[in-house]
Amino acid sequence: MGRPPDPKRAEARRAEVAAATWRAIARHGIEGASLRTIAQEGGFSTGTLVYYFRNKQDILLFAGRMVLDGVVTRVRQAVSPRPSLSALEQALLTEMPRNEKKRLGWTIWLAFTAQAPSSELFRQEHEQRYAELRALVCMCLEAERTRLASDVDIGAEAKRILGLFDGLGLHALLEPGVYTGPDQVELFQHAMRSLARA
Amino acid sequence: MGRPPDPKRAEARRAEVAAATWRAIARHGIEGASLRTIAQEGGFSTGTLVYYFRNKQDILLFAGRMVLDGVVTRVRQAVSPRPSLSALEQALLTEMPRNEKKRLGWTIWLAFTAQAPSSELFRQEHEQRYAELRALVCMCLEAERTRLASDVDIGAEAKRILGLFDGLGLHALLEPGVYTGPDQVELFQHAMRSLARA
DNA sequence: CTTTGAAAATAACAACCGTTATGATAACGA
DNA sequence: TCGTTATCATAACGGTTGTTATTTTCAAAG
Repeated sequence: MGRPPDPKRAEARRAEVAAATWRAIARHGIEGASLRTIAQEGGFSTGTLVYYFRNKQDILLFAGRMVLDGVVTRVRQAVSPRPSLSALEQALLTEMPRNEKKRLGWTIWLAFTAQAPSSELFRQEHEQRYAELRALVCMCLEAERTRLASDVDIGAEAKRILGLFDGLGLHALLEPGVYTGPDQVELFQHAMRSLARA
Repeated sequence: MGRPPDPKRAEARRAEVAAATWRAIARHGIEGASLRTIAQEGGFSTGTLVYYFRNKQDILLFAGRMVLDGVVTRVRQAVSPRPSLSALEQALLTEMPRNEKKRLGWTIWLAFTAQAPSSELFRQEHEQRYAELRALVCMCLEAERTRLASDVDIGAEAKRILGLFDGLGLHALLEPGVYTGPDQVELFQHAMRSLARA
């Protein structure tokens, strides 16, 4: 008889909680992101949090998963229909921290990445998402194998590309004055092309 | 008349505290590194901690500073007497997480790096140390300018090298199975040489 | 040996943590 | 309208946190 559950609304509410978690982490750091600060950031009470999540770790895991999930999904959609190095370059450049929205994403990414060494759950999450990313990069390299040197190691090249991507993104996040938006584009494009020629 | 202070011993004690802090962070993550767990890890009481440091943040800042300080110092000593790309390559390879000691260092580095976006103190610390690192890399590139293409942008090349270094090191830390020790050497050396040729 | 102050341990503090329990509200079916 | 139940706010719980105060230990100077 009573009021029926609304799965649609529940999912949207969980996303709101995740967004509030991101803002709380960005403002206070991950160790300052308590249930109370998250709730305050989202404008709801701690009761709402524990109603949609079993405990705090579930909240963090969900919020962290959404970030990397978004990156992988967007890159896949940009690259999957017609894999190419230029499409990959464009997709990764779009993900770099060149505006406030992406900077927030990288801040969250960094906070969760730092949890990986001491949390098996976060480590596995990282491992899975980056396996997907590497596969996407490899797909783009395979598609242009004819344009590459014959002895190129595609797996290794993919690791170098993602290493440079994360490294430059990290430095750009922490020193936006030294790594301006145009700088990031130039740095990454130049490296991608010198790799492709190798 | 009483017992005189011993600055030497005080400095050594602070280093012990820093080492205990590293182990506590490696074991419990940075949010699990409380004054009590740090003290337990080092075998002393919280009283010792607050005797040598004003508060917890000072402990973390000191412990974090020592890690990056060590890296910069070692790279400088390896590269400064006779700057070259091969010396730089060797120095950076030595710092990669290819053994447990270096893996611990990278874990601490990651924990502190993740604090930078929400802590101005840690952000400044990062900025200063990486400015020094970039200067060292630039020095090595300058020393071999004749062997490089004439239109090469040394500042940009330094940023790419350090980006690749941190990115590969980070991934190797989190996925040691995918990035084995020999893999790291091959990945980094290959990239260094393709950059030099550019 | 006594005295003195550095070094360190212990104890106490309020504030905050994650979790759980409890109450209030409101939307829906009957 | 009434009863039921999803949703959410509030309050309380034991435990832990960083900090401060107090006490103990102990090496060396007098």
